[in-house]
Amino acid sequence: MTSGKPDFITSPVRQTDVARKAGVSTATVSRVLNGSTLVRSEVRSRVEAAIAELGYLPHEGARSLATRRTRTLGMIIPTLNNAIFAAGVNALEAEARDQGHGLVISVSNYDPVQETVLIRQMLERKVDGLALVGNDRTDEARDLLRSSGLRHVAAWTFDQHGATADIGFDNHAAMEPLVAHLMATGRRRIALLAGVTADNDRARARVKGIRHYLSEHGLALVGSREVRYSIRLAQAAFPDMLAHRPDAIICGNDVIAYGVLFAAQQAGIDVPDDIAVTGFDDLPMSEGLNLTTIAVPAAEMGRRAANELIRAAEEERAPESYEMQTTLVRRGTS
Amino acid sequence: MTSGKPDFITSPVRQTDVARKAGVSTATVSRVLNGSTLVRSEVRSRVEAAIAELGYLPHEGARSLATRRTRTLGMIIPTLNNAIFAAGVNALEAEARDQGHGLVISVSNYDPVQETVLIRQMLERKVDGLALVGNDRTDEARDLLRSSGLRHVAAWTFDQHGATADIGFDNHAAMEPLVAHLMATGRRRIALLAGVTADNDRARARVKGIRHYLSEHGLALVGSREVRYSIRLAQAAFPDMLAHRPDAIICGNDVIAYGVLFAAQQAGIDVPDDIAVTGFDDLPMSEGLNLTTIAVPAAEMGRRAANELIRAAEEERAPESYEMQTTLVRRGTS
DNA sequence: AGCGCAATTGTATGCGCTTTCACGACGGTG
DNA sequence: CACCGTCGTGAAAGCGCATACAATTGCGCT
Repeated sequence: MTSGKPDFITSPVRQTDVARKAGVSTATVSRVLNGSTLVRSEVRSRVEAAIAELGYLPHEGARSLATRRTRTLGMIIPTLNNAIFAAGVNALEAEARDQGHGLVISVSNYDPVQETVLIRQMLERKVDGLALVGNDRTDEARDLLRSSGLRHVAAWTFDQHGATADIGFDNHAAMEPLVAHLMATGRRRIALLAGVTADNDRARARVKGIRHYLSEHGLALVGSREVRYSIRLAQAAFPDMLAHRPDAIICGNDVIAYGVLFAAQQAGIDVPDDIAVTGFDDLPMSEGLNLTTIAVPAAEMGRRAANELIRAAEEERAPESYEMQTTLVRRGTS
Repeated sequence: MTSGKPDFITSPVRQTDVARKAGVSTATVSRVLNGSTLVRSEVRSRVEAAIAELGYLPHEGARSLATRRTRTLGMIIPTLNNAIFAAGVNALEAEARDQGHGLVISVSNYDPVQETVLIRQMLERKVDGLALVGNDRTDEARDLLRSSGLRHVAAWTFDQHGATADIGFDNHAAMEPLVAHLMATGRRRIALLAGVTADNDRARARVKGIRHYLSEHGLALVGSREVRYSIRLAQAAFPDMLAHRPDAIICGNDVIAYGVLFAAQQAGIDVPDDIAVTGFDDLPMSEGLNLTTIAVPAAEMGRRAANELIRAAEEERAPESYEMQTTLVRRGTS
């Protein structure tokens, strides 16, 4: 490092250099690189030695131009600032990596128009498969996906009759055990503090599910509101909820529930004696806060999405749907 | 969709097709695509019409093979299951996207050997810049980075005299205000529940900082232990901490502090009357839990890392260091 | 000795794009 | 009116790799 020159030579060592050094053709180098069996082991080791000596690194871009496969998966998620999505991405990345694939990720901020732009970029990057969240999409996005033939799956959702390959769970049905549980514990004045439902089919399905199962018990929500995903905003919405005099507040997800919990504590309202509170996601914190919630198989979704996408690409078929289950986790807040 | 055939035709429309349709050469199409000014506006719109009609999407891989730029940044982080890293990635992705760059991300699970493998993959993918966390690395990784000349920055750390471009904060110095605060509030029996320090220069620097500033007050830790990043494990470690009869427990990060808080609550120990508890990161939850902690500029780090990397690539120079500040956030647990 | 075949290796082409260079048209100038 | 510079465009050469196909070799057999 005492040399004055910055050694910014972008690895000028190509397959040709390796070939020359090993006294073979580039075809043979390529064969060694790709584990072809038709290379004499003596030649193979000669090539491997040359590779090591030169510190040769194959150029993935050139490789994928030639093979028409990028060994890369794409994922577009609403946000990473939600632990449940982060967990999904974490698992998807791990699985993709295990299978020798990279992951390019983009965040849509819950905006379908933005998502459409990102889908286009994924198309240009020629990812081998794309994982999306939910099924609320612009027509343009749908067209893009259909006409390009890009293999893709929709996570966090499951629709028996949907057109896409869904890898997730039924958000509507997931609410049934929760409602049943609240009924069984004598709650009758149920209020809902939902997540934003615009452009969010999962949130909408949950709301619909809650109303549906409640009506089966001859009940309706005593109050309902939406808030953006944020502890603070949920906290601020608490007085509104209280105005309906509920004996239970169902929250669209755990983070919203945390906000409600903190607000209730500050307001001197006892949970669960005065009001029951429930969440959705079962984040790690929820155990500590003793929050009744619904556990979501985020890691499993991520793993399976990656796996299915890679498998489908290898077998040159369309990815298939896979349904997962959520489970009610009863804790102290209900 | 009534057609029996799956229309898996991977966009067979190339620049050549657009060129033919518009009655120009591929060179001109390329110029239009890249916003060259030397194209007559009449021709330009003809080309644009052809692009739209054919639904042409440029092949990013081929483009980067020709330009030797991938318009892609890489990031290798220890985990995504830590909200503070997720926030950093989120911001980095947003900034990269704003600048027209993609992001390929990999998770090392705090393993330097794994990280080395990932660095090699990033090298093969020829990312324009790479964001890493911290500076604990294998010699091989260091060699790889040096000899390849890949532009990279180390986030979450800052060392005046370090060899890498650091974009972060001084983990050692960050502890000074915290220790001072505990001193000012009369705490003398300080215990430490640190994160794992192996392969983690940030965690080590924090521990060292705590010991250093404590010794300036003529004190030493009454007890010290490490735990992996997990609420539950931190909870389980609480009795060990208690055995030292501390009047304050400094935790390596907020998540560990949450575990301590929950454990204290279960043990009937009052915070802060019996014991003060502090964290590190200032996650969104910490406000609700009223946790005294140290705020880390995760989003700013992400943004600046992306920005610096892209800027450096454009200007063909080495990325530069940038120091950020942490701030003590005094709340109810101390 | 001559033939056929399998095992290896090399040659050459192309993946889809950018970019250098050459070329033609055109307007202004001396 | 010849000349020159500028602008707009096309032809063609790669970027670094994989791979179809050709070529070579060695071997067993007849």
